[in-house]
Amino acid sequence: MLEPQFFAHRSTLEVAQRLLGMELVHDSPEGTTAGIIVEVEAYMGPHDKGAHTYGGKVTPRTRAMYGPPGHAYIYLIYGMHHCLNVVSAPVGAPEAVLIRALEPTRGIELMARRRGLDLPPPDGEGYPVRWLKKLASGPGKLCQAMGINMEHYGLSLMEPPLYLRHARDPIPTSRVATGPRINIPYAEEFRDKPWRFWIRDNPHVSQSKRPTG
DNA sequence: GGGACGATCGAT
DNA sequence: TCGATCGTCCCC
Repeated sequence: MLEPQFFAHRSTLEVAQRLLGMELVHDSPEGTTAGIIVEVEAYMGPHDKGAHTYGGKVTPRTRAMYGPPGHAYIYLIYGMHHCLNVVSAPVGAPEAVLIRALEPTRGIELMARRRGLDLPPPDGEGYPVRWLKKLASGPGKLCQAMGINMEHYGLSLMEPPLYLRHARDPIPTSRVATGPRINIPYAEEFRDKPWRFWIRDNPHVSQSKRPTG
């Protein structure tokens, strides 16, 4: 299980890269689901024109971003989809890391059910990647698959029911790719900051990826 | 009270 | 390329 120390003396950009390869777990009444984080984006506080906290605005929605690191900042986008962020900086510094894609590891059937997808025909070696990548290869999709919603707003991600854990060795820098963040055309000079990170060649990274950086 | 808009997704 | 769908935020 992740500890508060993880965030100490570590910048948001470092936190973002370190989250790659970690497992996000949700113990819910319906069952447990989990996945390895394979894609993230960093949102860098009051100066970042792509961030909800640009200008240092404090609103009911963004309140959690000003809270302690390791807690969940969740918002509803387009009236339909939830997105999960890990607050990444000390109290008062509204920085966070958006979780953009997971590689499903546990509770595949439950994830499929939540996503409204039919299970593929039985296969000797588990489910084909072509099908698994439909489950959580995007920030809205992963929240739906994991059963994450506003009930989890502000909760610690360092203890059940929704938590992060070290499931593998850290992803070496050589396997981390970087590039501009997705869908922030209004962010002006921050639009092309290379603050999106993903595990190179991982098939579960969301679509619309741009060339490696 | 009103209106514009969005850190998305999936069908066309 | 475009529509869904509604909470948030800002302005009146």
